[in-house]
Amino acid sequence: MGHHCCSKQKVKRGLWSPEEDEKLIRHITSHGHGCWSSVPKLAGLQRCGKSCRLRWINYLRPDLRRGSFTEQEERTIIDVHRILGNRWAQIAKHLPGRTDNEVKNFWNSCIKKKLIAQGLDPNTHNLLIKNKTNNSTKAKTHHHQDSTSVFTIDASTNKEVISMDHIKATLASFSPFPHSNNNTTSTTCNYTPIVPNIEYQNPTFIWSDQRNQTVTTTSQFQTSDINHAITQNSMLDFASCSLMESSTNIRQGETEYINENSMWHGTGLEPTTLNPANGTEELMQVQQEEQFPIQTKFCDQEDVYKVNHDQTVENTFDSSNFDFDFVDSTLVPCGLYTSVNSMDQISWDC
DNA sequence: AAGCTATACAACCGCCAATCT
DNA sequence: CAGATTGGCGGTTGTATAGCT
Repeated sequence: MGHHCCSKQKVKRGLWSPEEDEKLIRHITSHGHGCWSSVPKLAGLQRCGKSCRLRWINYLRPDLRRGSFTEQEERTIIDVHRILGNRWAQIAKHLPGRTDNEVKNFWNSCIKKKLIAQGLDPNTHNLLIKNKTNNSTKAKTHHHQDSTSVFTIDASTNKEVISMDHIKATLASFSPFPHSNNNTTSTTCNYTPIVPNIEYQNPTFIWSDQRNQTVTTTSQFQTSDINHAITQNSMLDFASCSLMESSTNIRQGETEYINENSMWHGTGLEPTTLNPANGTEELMQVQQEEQFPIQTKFCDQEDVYKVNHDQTVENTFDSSNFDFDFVDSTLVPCGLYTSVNSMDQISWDC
């Protein structure tokens, strides 16, 4: 069954001949492609416009980079895939000269197998054993309106909102404290991670639990990803109610890194309080009633959040730079998804 | 050398959203 | 405003080729 543009005409299918390639190249280099549906006729090809477009984009474009993928490219694909999932077009944007089709093929034929061989789920980048227990149904969740998503759309405000319940439920599962609905505290918490002595190995980096050890990925991110990375840190730190300003290893104008350490601030949390007298951290008494911080600041460069529990709070992100899919796809693999029951929400314009 | 299998990758299919008429 | 068209995307299939028996 053909596409709309070629359903009425007799079109050739299958591999392109060198003659066809030449016709297409000659036409596009001299006239541009314009409307793709008119290209076959103008170029003298018995192909549909869609086929011409695909051939040009995936094979004939002069700025394409042919040949095998380098190790650096492979690392980049894995790193970005971990964040974005199967969004091949987005991933390909991080690899100049590579097409989404090429990246997709490389992933399916090569990287996927490597990850599986290393005991990692290629969808979630988690250990396969762990994933089995969690069931893989959420592995491919990258659409923020998915039923498993932490995000919902507030019909009255048309705002995309994240349920505080999601975060609380997640924290409750991690936190050593019993959950409380008492919201009256003004204590500012700073959770310090205490995690078991386990290393999660991944082809491109090692997530280490050892405190004070900086482990970064080595893939290069484009400027647009700075916001992503900041968001990632913000959301994860938010989830753990921490003030981990230092968790972001991102510098504009240089090679940017995502500090995967911040991921760990959502697990195995040991709460500390900030002593206002001397500014030092003090370990909270475990038997003390657990409180969610009524005021928690998140300092990511110029983005500062003030979160009041049980209130809707708007952040200061430029919405045009905020990638909800990204956040969702980041939170979901981190286990930040629970049933949808949003009483407490953080929301922002979308 | 022939047949079979695995692999890589080019191309197609179907869907969706944006745009056009 | 509705239907048609188009461009873009991800999933899947088809095919050439290399490697093995």
